[in-house]
Amino acid sequence: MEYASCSTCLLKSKAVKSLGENELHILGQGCVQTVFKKGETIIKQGALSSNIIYLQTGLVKLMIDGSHRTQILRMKKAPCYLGLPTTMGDKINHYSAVALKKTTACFVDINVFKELLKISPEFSYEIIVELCKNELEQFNRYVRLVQNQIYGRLATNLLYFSNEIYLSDEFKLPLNRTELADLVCTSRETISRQLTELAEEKIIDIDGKHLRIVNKSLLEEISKKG
DNA sequence: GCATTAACCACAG
DNA sequence: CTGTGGTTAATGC
Repeated sequence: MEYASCSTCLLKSKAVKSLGENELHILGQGCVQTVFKKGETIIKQGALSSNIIYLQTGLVKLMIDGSHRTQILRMKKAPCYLGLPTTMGDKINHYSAVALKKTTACFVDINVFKELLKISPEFSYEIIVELCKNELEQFNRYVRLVQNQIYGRLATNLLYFSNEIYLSDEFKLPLNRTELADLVCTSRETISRQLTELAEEKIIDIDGKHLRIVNKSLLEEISKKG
């Protein structure tokens, strides 16, 4: 096994950038980079959690297998940390993370991570900022999920893909219809119907997974109204 | 009542 | 895996 050389790594997080040579050396002792193919599981719900993961490149879905169905908690796009809540919060992972395309991840031993939190305030600060931003996003997503109708929720998520993940009005959906349903909290059939409806209204162009947003302002309107 | 929303089932490409 | 049609239940005028 090769130890990572963190000081020369070009894909450092903002938190890691604040570390000195000495601390980077500590990190390097407990840090391994791994590549995941599309569909591979990076974190498994129910398994023992012993690593903090930094997503360097790629795209991931976080999901929980509930008693009745699967729920996609959110998408996560690199660069970002993965599994902070599930690794620090309990011995066992509460959710799974699955790569939606080729993804590079850096696994950091939990004890090394804790050590860095202790010795570097700047590092800790950046971690807290990321955690807080995530919590706010999740709170807002939760409210939308409960208070908006499906049409609006779907619109919101399509806009999220466009604005936050692909930075383009045209992209290939990373999820199939069932997964979209798990993300939006509805049934596969409803997703199908509403996508064709959005296409009929000339708000989007859809061909399989290829999606182009034609009328963005209207889509934003639908997203806002719920 | 009547309309709307959305889930579940079935079936066909 | 996806789209569509029929049916049904809940909810709101």
